Amino acid sequence: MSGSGGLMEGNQAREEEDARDSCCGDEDSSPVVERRNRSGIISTPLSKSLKHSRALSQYIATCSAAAAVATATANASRLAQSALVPAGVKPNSAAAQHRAQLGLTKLDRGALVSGLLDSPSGLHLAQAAELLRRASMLLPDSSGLGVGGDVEAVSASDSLGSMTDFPLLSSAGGVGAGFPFHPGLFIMTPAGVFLADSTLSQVTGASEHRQAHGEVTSAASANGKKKRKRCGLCPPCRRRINCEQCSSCRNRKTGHQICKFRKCEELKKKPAGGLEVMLPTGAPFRWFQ
DNA sequence: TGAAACGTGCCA
DNA sequence: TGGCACGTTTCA
Repeated sequence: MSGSGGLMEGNQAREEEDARDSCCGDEDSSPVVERRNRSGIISTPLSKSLKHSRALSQYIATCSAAAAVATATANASRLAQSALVPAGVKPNSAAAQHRAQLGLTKLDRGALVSGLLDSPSGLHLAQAAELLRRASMLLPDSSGLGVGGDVEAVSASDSLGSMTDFPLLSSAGGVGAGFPFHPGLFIMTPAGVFLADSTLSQVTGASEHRQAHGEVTSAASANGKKKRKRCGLCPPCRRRINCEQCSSCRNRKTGHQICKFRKCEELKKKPAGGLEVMLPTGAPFRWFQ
């Protein structure tokens, strides 16, 4: 017990160091420092979606209690910007400049798409709806973006508002009333809520689409037999450094296990039996039994 | 019940 | 094809 306690303390200290690295680092001047374990193995993000470093604001979110929500919201706003430029179409100069100013890169977009789609816990349906609604609000007039401000202004409570905050989910505000995507374009899987194929084509670029499609189909064909993916949002998933002390790290070659402190919270849970979606209230909603 | 070992799917 | 990591089984 005492040993494990020391281990925990050590890892907490490492965790804090990790958090400092993520939260308070200099975004512009200091690139992501690759750490290597004793074997020389770089402790890189494990899933493909995590191999691309994310925007600093997303890591800053780890410092707050609303980390996951804030990240999803930020991602959504970027998704909205991405939606302004259809895949395969060269953006006009104004839009390109604006995106350049925002530091939006293809890499970043890939990360955001992964962040949205690689989440077994899922982007809640209501959240997804709200995020897309925001995207649609930006579509008619790209000159008045102000997205950056929107990202900063959105609070956790805002993105997790009540159902009345999502007019598209109600009969009054539904499809066509500022929301360009039909509800049927959402794919409900045990791994979460995704955008359908055609929708992804609109919202994301081709490469991101292929990646997302692969993950979607992977999740959709899960049937409870396929391996689940890391959510990428929980603290363990956000952790980028192996502790090198737990049994999983020590027995990496034979144990075939990820570091215990990086084990996804969602994967620790038993997979749900049916298609389940989290409601804004936090209660699970099962589509099929 | 948790840890360890092993099988195996997924991806580069 | 090899490495990584999730799922299952076994064991203390």
